Amino acid sequence: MKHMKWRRTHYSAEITSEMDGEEVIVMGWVHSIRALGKIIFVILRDREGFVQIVAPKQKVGEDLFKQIKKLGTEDVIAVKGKVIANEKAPNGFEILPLELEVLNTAQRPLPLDPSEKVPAELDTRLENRFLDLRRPKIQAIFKIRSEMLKSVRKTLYNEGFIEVNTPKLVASCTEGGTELFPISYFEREAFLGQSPQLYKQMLMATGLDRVFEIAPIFRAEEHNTRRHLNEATSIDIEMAFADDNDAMEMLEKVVYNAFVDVYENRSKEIETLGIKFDIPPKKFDRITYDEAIEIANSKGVEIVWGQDLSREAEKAIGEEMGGLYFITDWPSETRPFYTMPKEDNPEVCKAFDLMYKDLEISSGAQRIHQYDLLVENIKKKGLNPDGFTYYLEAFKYGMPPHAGWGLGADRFTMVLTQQENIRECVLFPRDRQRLTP
RNA sequence: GCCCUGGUGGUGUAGCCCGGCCUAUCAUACGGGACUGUCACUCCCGUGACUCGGGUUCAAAUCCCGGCCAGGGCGCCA
Repeated sequence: MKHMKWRRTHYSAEITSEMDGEEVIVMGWVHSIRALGKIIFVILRDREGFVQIVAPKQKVGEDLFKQIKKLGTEDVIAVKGKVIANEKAPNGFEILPLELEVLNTAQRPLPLDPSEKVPAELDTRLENRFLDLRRPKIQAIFKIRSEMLKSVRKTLYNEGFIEVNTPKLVASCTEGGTELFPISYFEREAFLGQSPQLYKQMLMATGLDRVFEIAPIFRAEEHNTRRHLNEATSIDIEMAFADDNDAMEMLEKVVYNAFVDVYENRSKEIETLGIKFDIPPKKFDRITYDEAIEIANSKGVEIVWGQDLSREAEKAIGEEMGGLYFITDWPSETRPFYTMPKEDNPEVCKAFDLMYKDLEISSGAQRIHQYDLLVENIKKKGLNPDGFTYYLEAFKYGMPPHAGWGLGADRFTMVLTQQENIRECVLFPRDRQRLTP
């Protein structure tokens, strides 16, 4: 409507009944209005919670009373008022308004109900995501996601990692594997990056030693599941002078610390979500691919050695293992060309997946650092080394042994917030059909 | 991409199997009114919908075919 006269002095959650008599300015949305004749109760919602504004006609005066009576749900308001301790009010206090400023009004009816009296379907919610995100339960997911990202950064900085940014506009399309999104790059064709893999490996040849990147990855697969998106956020690390075991230990630290930080700093959001939140052990169980197959077989799920695990197999194994666990020692043929084979048996490689029940949340490996072996492996996968020239050059002039992993930020958020659909954990998800909002 | 299920006011639903008393249920939201302690306030009045295209039939929200979209499952997924 007009420019703001005031600035917020307190979020709703910062006010207590001990502040009785104090003057405060709160700002937020009209969550609900209960008008009963000569007294009106307005629940104001802001990022941190709710606060009740009470307006008895006698005390607030004719004009202010009229102004409050005209308010509608989801109007944006600023209220200057006095904190009143009152046992009848929610949380033991309420605000008696002295002055009200309507900062903006909301059209009605709303496309969905932020007060959650009537549920809305996921599709409706995503179509109106800004309104959906006004709901405390939905905000809780993203506050936890933020806490997780903060924690991951903290752990990695503490462990001597350097945060980097690699290109998302890439030229290569010769790698095989996942489909890429083609884009036009002036007179040439280019692609959106599907992984920072090759770049973070090249950085191992620079002496930066430990790098990480938290960035989007793009995959043009027409998948249609609860755990895939076409744009995802990947937490990627690469560490030099390290092997697969070092990488797994780093992953344990990162994941464990994130659980602890979310538990300690976001207890309110955990409660809002109504989930049971358990901190995992510091060390996660480890089983080999062969052992995983045995578990699947014992539950009647057949897998041929050398194949990736089917959903059915993942579910069977997840049911047996529960929680977080590694699957190690994968057949080399199931893994990308840069994965280091085992010295004693090159049919098996130094790769690992980190699973949460039946959901893969991270995969990593020790990488090949020898030029000749790498070229040989590229050929073995049916790829052309000429397409990797820029990458292979980095292996010619002193590449240290190295290892790393990629952890899906969206999937990790699913685990932390116990969501069943990855779309719940992304603000504006991009899937096969959704390109807006 | 395949399979299953579904699409009814702003939102969420009942009705569909077994076509016709559907002038389509209920809740909530929304508009108007009454009410001084609500907290899913209560009460009264009102507005508002059958996914699209084709077919069967005297008659279609309801049966059939196709499209689009959604949810779930699978596949795909360095």
